[in-house]
Amino acid sequence: MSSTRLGVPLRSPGRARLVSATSATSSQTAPSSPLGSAAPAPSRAGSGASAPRTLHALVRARTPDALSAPAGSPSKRILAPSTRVHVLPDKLGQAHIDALRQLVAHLGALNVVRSSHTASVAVSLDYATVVLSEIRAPKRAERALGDEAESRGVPVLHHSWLTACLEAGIQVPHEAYQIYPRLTAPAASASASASASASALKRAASNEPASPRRHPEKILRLEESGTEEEQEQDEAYAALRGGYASAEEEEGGYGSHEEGTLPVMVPRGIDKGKGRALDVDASPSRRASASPTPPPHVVAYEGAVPAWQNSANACFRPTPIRSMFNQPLVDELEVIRVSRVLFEKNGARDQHNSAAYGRAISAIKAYPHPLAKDPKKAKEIAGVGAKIYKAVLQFYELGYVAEARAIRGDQSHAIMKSFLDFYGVGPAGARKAYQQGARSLQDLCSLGGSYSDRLGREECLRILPDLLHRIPRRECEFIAELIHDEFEKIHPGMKYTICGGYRRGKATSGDVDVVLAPDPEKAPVGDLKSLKHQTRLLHQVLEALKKKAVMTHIVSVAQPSEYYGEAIVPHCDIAEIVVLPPSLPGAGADATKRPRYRRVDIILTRAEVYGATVLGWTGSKQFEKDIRRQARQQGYKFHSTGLVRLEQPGVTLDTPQEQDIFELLGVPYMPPHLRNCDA
DNA sequence: AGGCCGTACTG
DNA sequence: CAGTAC
DNA sequence: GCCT
Repeated sequence: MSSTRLGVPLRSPGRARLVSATSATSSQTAPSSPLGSAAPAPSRAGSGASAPRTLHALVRARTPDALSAPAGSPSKRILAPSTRVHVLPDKLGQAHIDALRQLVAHLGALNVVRSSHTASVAVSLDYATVVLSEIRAPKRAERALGDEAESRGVPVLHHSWLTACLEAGIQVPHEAYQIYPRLTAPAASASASASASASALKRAASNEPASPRRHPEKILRLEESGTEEEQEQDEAYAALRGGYASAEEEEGGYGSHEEGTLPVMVPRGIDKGKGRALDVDASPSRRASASPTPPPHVVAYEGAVPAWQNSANACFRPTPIRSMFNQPLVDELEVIRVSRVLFEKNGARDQHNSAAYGRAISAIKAYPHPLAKDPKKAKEIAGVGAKIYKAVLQFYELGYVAEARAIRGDQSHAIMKSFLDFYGVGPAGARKAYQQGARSLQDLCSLGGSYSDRLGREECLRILPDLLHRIPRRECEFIAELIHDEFEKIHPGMKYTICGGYRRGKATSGDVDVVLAPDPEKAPVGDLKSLKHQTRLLHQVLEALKKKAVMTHIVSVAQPSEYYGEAIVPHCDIAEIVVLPPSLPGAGADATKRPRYRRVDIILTRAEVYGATVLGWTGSKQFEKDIRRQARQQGYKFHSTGLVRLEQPGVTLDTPQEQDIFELLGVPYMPPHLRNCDA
């Protein structure tokens, strides 16, 4: 079973706390280290805004290498917050060491320092991502590091790497500064990296993935989608429904051409025939009878597609599942974004840093030309500023972004990232668990992470690995029908739409989002009399699902407020549950394969706001953020239970269809398949 | 210089 | 209130 | 980090 992947062999947790990391930022609070316990911040020389200048003076005065800081000294971070630097004291005076450490902090990285005399260098190396030294001879560096150095794979760089980063305004590759391990290619001096990166460059230009096949990110992760297993299961559901071709690769892009109206490939599998071409929602259900093998879910979209525009708002730009032109770059920047998420602290300005990457990534993803042809064009894209522009240039120059490459080589990052995939674990939880020594799901559950408090460790280990598996479209449909059927039994005349990634056309989904409401067309009389009725209906359905052993867990049932001031506003009832779908009749003999636990969100809403709810639950995240920003700008507040004018917050506008909201907000209708604005 | 989606639950 | 989810 |  795939969960074994989680049992990654890792060193025994434990000695972590020997090391303390300190960090001082150019101003304000010294963030506590994500790894190791926070040490008291060192006395900051020159507090407040004058810090950088003081630093430069300091460094210039005490460093042999001249520090020719460009006129505009960088106020933003240059090294990733995930960069952890250990300065080798050998041959460096204390003053010089201090200056280097200050520079490290100024650039936004962490210093790793030994907390006691007894701690060995090797312990520090465990936490450092780079070691800096004045030493230039590999042999000497090796001696200084000790035996374990090699196994750790932490490179020793000459400290001029730091100033090089400062000058470039972006993290630069290690190669030209690397002393140990000695690079096989004659790359010891500045001009070297060019030849080494030739092949990488070719990759970038040809839009191939920039990351080496076996980067550590994969250690704890399951495949993105379309594992053989899942494809197979997809087939099983297809068989159940009367024979489908196998799911396409995730896709949905522009055809090959310029902006304008684009013949877009979009998923189908959802068009039940009642309603207009644009109305792609609704029940996939009764289609199994359409006998001659129905086509795969990707078909030509017939409606008009908004033209690309250089907007800072993702909701104005058509964004397919994968960029046809710049996906490798998108993937590269996403690595950086995730690392920023992992290191963001609430309250600090960090949280907006990852968001900025998210917007830039989204903008690049939607950009309808290959940047490889002309990287300079990137600076004209709204959402791409000075810093990310530099990263783009670096990507096409070298074939990778130095910071992203460094992050990929960082085990701790890979592990913490994998923790984020578990329900209830966010950045803080992932950091904390890692810091406490957790390296696997088992560790995480033992420490009380994810929902192990509620479920208990064993139960967690039984359920959570299943939830990592993505859900094929057929099974999404199967589960949604199951749920819809229960609603019909209690309250006939309900319509539903499977939202989330499914509706955006993805081949597989992380969970199933089912939005339901009474359908006025089917059963005008069957409308829910009051909000109380609505809530009761949901609970009745949950009860029924539990009785049938389809639902195994209730993660939470939201009880949204009914009042806004004095006004009663419509609300959604939301149930987050875990289901274990019955094994498929169609999959018959193949009963060896047990079904998997699946996360399902049931959203019960009302016909008057059905459009808002469906829009709100279709995503992507970036699309949601940006359509809300747009709403604000237009004097509205939008959320999934409705659209209201800021002046009359008590009055929810009728938005039975998604189109209603687009119109009111002045946004061209974007078909769901072009709302894939996240990397 | 100020803002960055909006709401709800858990501990 | 911090953290997390959707 | 980027936009207004």
